[in-house]
Amino acid sequence: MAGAAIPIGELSRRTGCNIETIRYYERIRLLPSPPRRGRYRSYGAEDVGRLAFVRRARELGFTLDDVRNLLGLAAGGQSACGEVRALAASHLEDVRGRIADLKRMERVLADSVRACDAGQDPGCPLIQALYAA
Amino acid sequence: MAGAAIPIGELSRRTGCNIETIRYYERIRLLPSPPRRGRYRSYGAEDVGRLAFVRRARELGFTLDDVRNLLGLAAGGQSACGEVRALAASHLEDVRGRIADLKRMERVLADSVRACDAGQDPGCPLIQALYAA
DNA sequence: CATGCCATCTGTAGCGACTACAGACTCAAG
DNA sequence: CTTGAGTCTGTAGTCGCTACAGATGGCATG
Repeated sequence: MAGAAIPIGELSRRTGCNIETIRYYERIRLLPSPPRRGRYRSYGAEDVGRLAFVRRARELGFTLDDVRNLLGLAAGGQSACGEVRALAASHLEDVRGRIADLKRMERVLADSVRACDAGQDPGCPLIQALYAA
Repeated sequence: MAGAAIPIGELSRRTGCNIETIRYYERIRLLPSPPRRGRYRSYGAEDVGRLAFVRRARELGFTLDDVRNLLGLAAGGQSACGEVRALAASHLEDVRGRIADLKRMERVLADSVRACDAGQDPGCPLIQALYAA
């Protein structure tokens, strides 16, 4: 019932997480230091689960600090749901803000490119847009 | 007709660009080193224009490398419009990609928060979502 | 003339989240 | 015995700033 003694390369393959990144996570204590077989790190099944969790949280745009909290809350059990919700809600706000920012950029860029294709203006429309806000 | 001998603090105020950032831009040779009055940098009107240009390009999400190119192209004249267009179009692609990424995140996060508010699930829906992709 | 204050100067180090080496070592297969 | 793959540590680089520390300059007030 002990872990399957997974080496780091295998963990990397199973989670899609770069080997260097795994070691980086260990260094900053986001992940626990696994036991060693000789000088090699030896992981178990729950390490695969935990790292996959981290990866997914990262894909949702949580910072590593958020992830650290989420890991703690996930370990804590169902009582933590409220805190998790708060974390997610605040992060959702953040994501929406960034979407709004990017959409503003998109609009200006698309307008400029379109103006450029129309080719009416004397100068380059994008350069113009940048010179006069 | 020479420049108005604008000190860096004034340039900062006029462009909304941090003083440290201005010096940083100079250090990485994004902006030219201005002449000195004694040991103080002394800017002219066209420096205000150039820095404002840089700021706007940054607000549109161009990298500093892109900005460097844009500055060159802007100085080059109308012949560069095609290249500017290409730069902008490729950057627009990038921005759209990032919007798509963020929208994926937004959807998952919003779903989780909603599931949390519904409060039907046994465990925390977000934690669940992170454990099983 | 002394004092204080503001602006400016240089140089360096920190952020977040990796990524990319260099150079050493271990181990199993052929 | 050699070869190749995997792993190890440690350090430095990326991007775009931002935040100091500590020195210096010039001006106004007492």
